[in-house]
Amino acid sequence: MARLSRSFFARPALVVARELLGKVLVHRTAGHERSGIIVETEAYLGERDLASHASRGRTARTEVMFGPPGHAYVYFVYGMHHCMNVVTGEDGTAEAVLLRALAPLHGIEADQRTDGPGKLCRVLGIDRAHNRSDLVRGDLFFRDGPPPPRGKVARGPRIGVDYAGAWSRKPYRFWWRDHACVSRKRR
DNA sequence: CTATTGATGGTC
DNA sequence: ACCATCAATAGG
Repeated sequence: MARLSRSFFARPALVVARELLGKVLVHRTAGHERSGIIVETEAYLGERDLASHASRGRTARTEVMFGPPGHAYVYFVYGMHHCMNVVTGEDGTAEAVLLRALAPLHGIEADQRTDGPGKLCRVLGIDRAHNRSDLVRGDLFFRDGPPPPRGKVARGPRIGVDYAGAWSRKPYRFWWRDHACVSRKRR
């Protein structure tokens, strides 16, 4: 299946977040390939979205979100986990989509959990070295894949953003309904 | 089953 | 001081 191109990402985060369900995230390293089907995402809408890191404006850390679509925004949280986002929308906007869970497809050990943004990065070997990388051209990229069947896309409030007031309750999280690789409490 | 807490370091 | 998390633990 073909790689996802720049134009896929150059659309609003809410559209990309929903359409990424069923797509495949691939990480190639030295003769080794790990991949999984995306089953849970969250959209972050840019500077006006109080739940987004971009809401405090352009900083060294958030700069990449203001740039062109199709690049990775990878950050380190809680002193131990990495989270990966895809920059979406037009150059100059700061929209992004957080990847929250995968269904293992290839190169992932059977006992590894992939239901959570930190675990997703751990399992695929994604860290800050991938921040700002070009997902259209690099060794970390997306392949096309079949979407969830009709009726299997669910949406609800985002996780872990209670500090964002009304924005924390907006239904910007998308997941593959009933999928075993979305955490029990969240599916 | 739910609720709580400790680990640990970058960012602003 | 706070945090787009997770695993371990304690309690019902």
